[in-house]
Amino acid sequence: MSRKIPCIVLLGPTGAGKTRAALHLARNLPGEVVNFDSRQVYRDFPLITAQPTPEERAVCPHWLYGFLDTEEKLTAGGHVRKCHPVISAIQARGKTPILVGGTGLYLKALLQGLAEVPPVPQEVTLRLEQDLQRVGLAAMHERLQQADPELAARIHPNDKQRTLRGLEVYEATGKPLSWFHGKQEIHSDYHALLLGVQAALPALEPLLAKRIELMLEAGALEEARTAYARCQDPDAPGWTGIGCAELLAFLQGRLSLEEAKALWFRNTRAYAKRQLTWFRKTPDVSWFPHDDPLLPEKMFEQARSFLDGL
RNA sequence: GCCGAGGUAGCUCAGUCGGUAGAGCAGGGGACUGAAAAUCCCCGUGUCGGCAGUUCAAUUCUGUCCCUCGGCA
Repeated sequence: MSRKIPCIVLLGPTGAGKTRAALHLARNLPGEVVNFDSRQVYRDFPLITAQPTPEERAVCPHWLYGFLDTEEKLTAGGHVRKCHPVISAIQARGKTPILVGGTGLYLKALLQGLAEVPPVPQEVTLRLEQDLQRVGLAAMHERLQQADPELAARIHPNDKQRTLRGLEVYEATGKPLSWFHGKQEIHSDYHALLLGVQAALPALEPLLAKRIELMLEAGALEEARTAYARCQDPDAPGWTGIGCAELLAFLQGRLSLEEAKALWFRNTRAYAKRQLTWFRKTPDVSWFPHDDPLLPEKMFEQARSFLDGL
């Protein structure tokens, strides 16, 4: 019907069991797994970010896991650019790409594309950060109102991140970010079947708490120590992940282990909640209850008929 | 036992020169186009420790009791 690449997407909140289902699909379709999680890309935190284990990775090729240094930053656009060749290559090998992850923006960017905004030079970003320190966020938002009224109307004056993003695009290109958004054509290189692992927050809680204990037993603290030996900057992108930040605070004596664990749990839980909010409005997802023991088989069945029907 | 400081939202605390109270965090809901495990928005009735007294009116002043934390014994 089209030249779009067929692929299976596995989405859902953290800790709901996406990996298990992904491996079943990979074995039987057969397929290869591609990550769309913004944190599982960090090399120094395989355990804390819950990347697939070496045993799990042995089942089939896994892509875009654990390749980034702690100091490095990945962006939605950067991730999409890395994904395209990986997915094409999987198709060329006659396998089915299985996209697995929890970062809603990355998935959206992958499936719908992003506006084609030229890269912003770092000095522009740095200068705006300095301006912010000098004049305050309210003044920066007013500046955005001049530069890009349409965008400013959509961005809350307290939203530092989006206000600065709007300004940096304007400063770097001379055009409003909303202009780039407006001229973007929504198109997709992929024909995707979206399979969601569904889990309500109360059901997820005990699983998330348990997972933290398991991570610590498996050596999460040692992982953090080793990472700390390589990178001491607590503001480095890799350290800002949930679990990483709390363990770092413990290693630096800012929190007791009990406090760190409690905070780690709360942050994980809040994150899962945000994921649920995001994925809830994602269209065309087939949802499967996370506690169904036959979840992998049922997902496989649906994936099979999706692929056969093309 | 004595002296001091406290007992206010699930937690940490602010406040009311007497007119029944509000922040942060937690929690709930939501947004989301290159930092997204990020960033941000909306949602606050709680015997203001108990009892008594003064007062038109007490969470606020007074007395007393209970509890917590320091210090001295």
